[in-house]
Amino acid sequence: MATVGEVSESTPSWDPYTRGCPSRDVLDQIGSKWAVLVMGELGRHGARRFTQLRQQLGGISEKMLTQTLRTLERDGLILRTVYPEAPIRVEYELTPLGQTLRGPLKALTEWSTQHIEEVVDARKKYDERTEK
Amino acid sequence: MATVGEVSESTPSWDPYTRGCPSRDVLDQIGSKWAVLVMGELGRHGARRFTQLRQQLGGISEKMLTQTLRTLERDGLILRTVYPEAPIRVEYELTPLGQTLRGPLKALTEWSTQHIEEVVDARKKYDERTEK
DNA sequence: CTGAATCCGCTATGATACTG
DNA sequence: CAGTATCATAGCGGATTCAG
Repeated sequence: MATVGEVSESTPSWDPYTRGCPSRDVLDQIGSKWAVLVMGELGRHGARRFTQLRQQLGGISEKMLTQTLRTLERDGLILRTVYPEAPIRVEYELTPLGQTLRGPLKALTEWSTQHIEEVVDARKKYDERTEK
Repeated sequence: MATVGEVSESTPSWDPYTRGCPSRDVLDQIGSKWAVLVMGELGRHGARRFTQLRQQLGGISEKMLTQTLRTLERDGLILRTVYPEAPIRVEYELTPLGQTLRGPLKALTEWSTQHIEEVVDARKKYDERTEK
């Protein structure tokens, strides 16, 4: 994911859309496959545990889940709480900042569900038109 | 990018959020780095040519640009028009369907610009808290 | 239970050269 | 100009193993 925002006609020597633009990094991250799913899951429910997420996300490896959670935590989007019980329990939930992202994310996913048929249709036509 | 939409508590055996769900494919694509930039560029201007895009996107390789454009075209989001002049001219522009995506995309990118400082700040604190 | 660490194949991406 | 073809490479992401 990356910024779609305003880019001036006069492209600056330091292009804000390639490297070095922070907002690009963020969107690349939250736009990644698992990050969206994790955010979505934590958005719908209040707090989830590691294994709980792992199961409900269906198919994510421990490595990727950990990696995704760490990055989101670092970005201040989710909160990680450790309960030193036995066995240990760790819960993840959206931070206030993370909450503000729910809207934009929802807009995009709703678009996908609303227009998916048109896209599938377009693909079909494109393929027919092409592969012969 | 992936669907953040409604997932039921009772995860079905065929998990709509992993593989096989069309809307996931779409979001993964339009959420990709270059796709967002291309859509943004074509959204702000009416129509752009290949080289024009290549320059304004700053740093994209010909291969990636072609690939991105092809996929977006296949998904029915952009229109590709060839003018058989000499030298040849090809223009790309958003389709009506592509236009409907501008809003959601804008919401996300605006979020990133509005909250980028909080994120950067969170990262800084996380790093300080961690690396020692 | 939660996750860190490691190995590793595969794909995505980029640089380059070539074509219509 | 607008690509295609080829090759090289980094890093994603998965499987497995180990640890607190």
